[in-house]
Amino acid sequence: VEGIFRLLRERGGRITSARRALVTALLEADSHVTADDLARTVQESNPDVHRSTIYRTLEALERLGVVGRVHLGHGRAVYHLADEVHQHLVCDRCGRVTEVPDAAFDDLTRGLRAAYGFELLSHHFAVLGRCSGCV
Amino acid sequence: VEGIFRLLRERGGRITSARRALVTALLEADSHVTADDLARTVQESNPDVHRSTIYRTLEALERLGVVGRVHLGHGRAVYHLADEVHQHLVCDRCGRVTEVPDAAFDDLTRGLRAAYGFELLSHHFAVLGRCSGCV
DNA sequence: ATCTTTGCAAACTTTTTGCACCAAT
DNA sequence: ATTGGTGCAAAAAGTTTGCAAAGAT
Repeated sequence: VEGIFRLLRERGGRITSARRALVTALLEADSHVTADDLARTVQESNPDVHRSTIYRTLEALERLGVVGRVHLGHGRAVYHLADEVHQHLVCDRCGRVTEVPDAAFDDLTRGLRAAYGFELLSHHFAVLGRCSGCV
Repeated sequence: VEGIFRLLRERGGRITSARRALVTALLEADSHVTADDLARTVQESNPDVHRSTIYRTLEALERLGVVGRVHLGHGRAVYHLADEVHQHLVCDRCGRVTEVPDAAFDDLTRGLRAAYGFELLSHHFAVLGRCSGCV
């Protein structure tokens, strides 16, 4: 929380009310929120904050490694705090999103490293399939 | 090849020169091509084929299960024939795309099925990381 | 005082859609 | 004769950018 602001300041960034509101919104959000979700939340307290500011701030936070950007489908990107390490299983049929701890991917990580020298960083994209309710 | 056309006809679809050219382009393409790539290829032989026709035909082929749509990054979608079952490892740094046989994901598939009842269908999204050249 | 961030508007990229016409079956 | 496909133009959706003014340090 304050760590984020400290990080921003250290890099010559400034703490504005828009940024404060955005970080708060990110902390309050239950994972995967779209830029639009965030814009709406921020605008509840700071009505004048423009969508472009949301995008620019998210970009800045992404550069700091504080937030991650993920694609859960064929539409908008979603953002999440970078310390929430988990994967998203998205149901093809009903759209339900299941969060899975990163550990479920450990074997895959090891396998790709061994076979391809590929170091799996983060899954910026969702894993598609059918959830238990949709068979 | 002809199977695709048969499938299309069976479902009341029609075989047009635009569709013939698009299917040919898909067959000749080396995996992941964007709608734009396909449009350009098709237009070499059929200059009047409009982008919207490309999109609509790809959508029709996707519904038939003949082509798949994948996101390899934060931009455009790419299309591929559905029988090419493989994953894409995309390098975070240099953008290099490594194709990996689906079998590399078998363990993951089994794990998600056991733990979450989630039936992994196809990975419509790329796996991000660092390739062997970028450490 | 300096340099970053903001709001606005406008551009941009990729994809979708309404419509009248054309064409495959 | 049907019904589905096409070109066109225009809209939609999501994101980015140039600029001058406002704000944080």
